[in-house]
Amino acid sequence: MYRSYTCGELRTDHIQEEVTLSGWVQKVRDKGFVVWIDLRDRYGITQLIFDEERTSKALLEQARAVGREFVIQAKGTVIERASKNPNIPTGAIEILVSEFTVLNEALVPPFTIEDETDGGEDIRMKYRYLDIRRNPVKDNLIFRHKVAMEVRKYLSNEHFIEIETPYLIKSTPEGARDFVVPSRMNEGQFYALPQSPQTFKQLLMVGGMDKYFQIVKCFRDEDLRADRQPEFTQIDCEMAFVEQEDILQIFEGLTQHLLKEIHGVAPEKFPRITYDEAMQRFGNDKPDIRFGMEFGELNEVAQHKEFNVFNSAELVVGIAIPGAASYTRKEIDALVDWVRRPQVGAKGMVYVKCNEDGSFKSSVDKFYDQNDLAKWADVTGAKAGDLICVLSGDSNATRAQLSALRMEMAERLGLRKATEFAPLWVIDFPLLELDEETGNYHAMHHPFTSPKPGQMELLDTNPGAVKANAYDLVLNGNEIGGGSIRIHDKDTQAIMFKHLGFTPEEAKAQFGFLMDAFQYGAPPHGGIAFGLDRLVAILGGQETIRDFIAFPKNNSGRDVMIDAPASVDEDQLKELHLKLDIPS
RNA sequence: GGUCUGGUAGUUCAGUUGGUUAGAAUACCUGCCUGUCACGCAGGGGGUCGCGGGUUCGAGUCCCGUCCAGACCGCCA
Repeated sequence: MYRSYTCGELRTDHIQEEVTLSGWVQKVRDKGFVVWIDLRDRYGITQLIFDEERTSKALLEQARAVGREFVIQAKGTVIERASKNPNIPTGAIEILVSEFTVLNEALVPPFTIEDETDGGEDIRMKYRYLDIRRNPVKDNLIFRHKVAMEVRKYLSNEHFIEIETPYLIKSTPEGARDFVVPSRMNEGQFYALPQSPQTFKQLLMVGGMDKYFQIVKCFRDEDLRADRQPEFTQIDCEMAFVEQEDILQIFEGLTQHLLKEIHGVAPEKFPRITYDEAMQRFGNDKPDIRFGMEFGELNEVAQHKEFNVFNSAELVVGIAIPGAASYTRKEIDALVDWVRRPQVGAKGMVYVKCNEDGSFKSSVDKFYDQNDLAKWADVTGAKAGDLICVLSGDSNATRAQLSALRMEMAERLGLRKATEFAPLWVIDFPLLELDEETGNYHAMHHPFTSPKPGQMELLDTNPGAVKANAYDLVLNGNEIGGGSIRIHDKDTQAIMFKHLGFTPEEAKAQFGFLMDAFQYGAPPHGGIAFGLDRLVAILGGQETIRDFIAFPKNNSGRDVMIDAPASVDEDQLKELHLKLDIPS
């Protein structure tokens, strides 16, 4: 028997008991007459004691010889400590060791295995198995497990069935790039890893499994971010015989369940705003509503004066930054530089200081008097002491720029509190989105999304205006879930494919199986998918999903621990009938 | 594909205007220490300054290229 207790559970009740513990050496403290070893496992730390009076000389020397992270087993008696440590749960007791075995030696680890490690990101990823021994990472993984369990519990109670779908499927041109897998048995042909189990879950609806879910890996071969990995986990859900309202109810319930179980609180009812309203009020389809700074459109009050920058702009829009009127010229200049960075891309920024005495001081005083500026303050909701920041230009770009500024200022002002949770639904998304480069429309959500009732005719006349039965669940400025009511008849689906630029032949080749299925009694259905990694990170009050994934990839899609991806040998390529053509 | 930031001891970092033998903390090793728990004290070892080229009497420092890492833009139906 390696252990009779873990390193986290012994208390004063156990005094006099003979116990066996196994774990890793956190720390050896050699005081000369006495040696202490902190023994660590997943559950905690227990102090072992060896001393000159009660321990044999050989055993004492053995204890002195162990190093950090050695795996050891110790047998001994639980005794009360002479000086207790109130900071740890096992701090009142220690183990007077009588038998002691080194189960495995360890090299000196490249960074300290402590909560506040001295190791940087890079080295921790290379030795991720050591990083996982640290409490912050370990606790995140346990936290993720808890969230996943609560998801399963809730959905299971709601009579959802978890069903696995295949990972080796077929590549499709729409959407993200696919990861492809060559097929040895089918010369020259490739599987693709799923970007999501979308078509399979719809086929499960045709199959009569009217409430399906799956916690499932998805794969997208696109560039990475702090909140984006090439392989990630979704809570994928689909229901038959439902309307949008049914889905919002069930998954608002899921989110409330999670917030209650994890944080003990949840809003009674989530706000719902349309996509158009979100863009207008926040310049963003995933607004963070934990704070204000809503957009004020200034076209009416700022145009038709002498200031040509505004007169020629499609949109003039501003936000009031609380308490920022006290910014110095230098600080405001830095802000202007910030919005002019290529990542944001504004041409410039107009500002108005709302002074405490009710007067205004702006960068455009030449063109606007106090009355004009008072109107700006009214529209943006600025109070005395606030700084109004105004951007102008093309509507879409300007909204995006001001949204970036709004988020940045909220971050700087500490308004994005990690312990506060503000979920909302964004509904009525556009069905199609114009690709600026090609001039073609593509599906904003995916090509299986149904248009709002009565809008099919609009597809021909004004495709960009067609609204979809599509919705996102947004939490603290992050899209944590998105879904739609699907098309469930062959004709509508065919019309959709046509508008997305598919010929009937292409549609049949790529999605014939789905259209066929629709001819055999497909029920009305719809669903939603949550990004589990992101959801867990946000519930845990963090924004980097890597910290909640046991073995994540780095910025360039590499696993630096196992050093993947890597080349394969010539024989493997031959077997797959592949030839590399890499320009040198 | 692009923008920005960084790369110096095992690790995290400092290194001034280009100037002697490249420092600190921590980790590691040795010794001491009668209750430690971030133990303490004394001593010690440890460097391809990412890599390649250039400027210069002289480069960790300046210039060019390149690789790696991180954040972001494009991209992510």
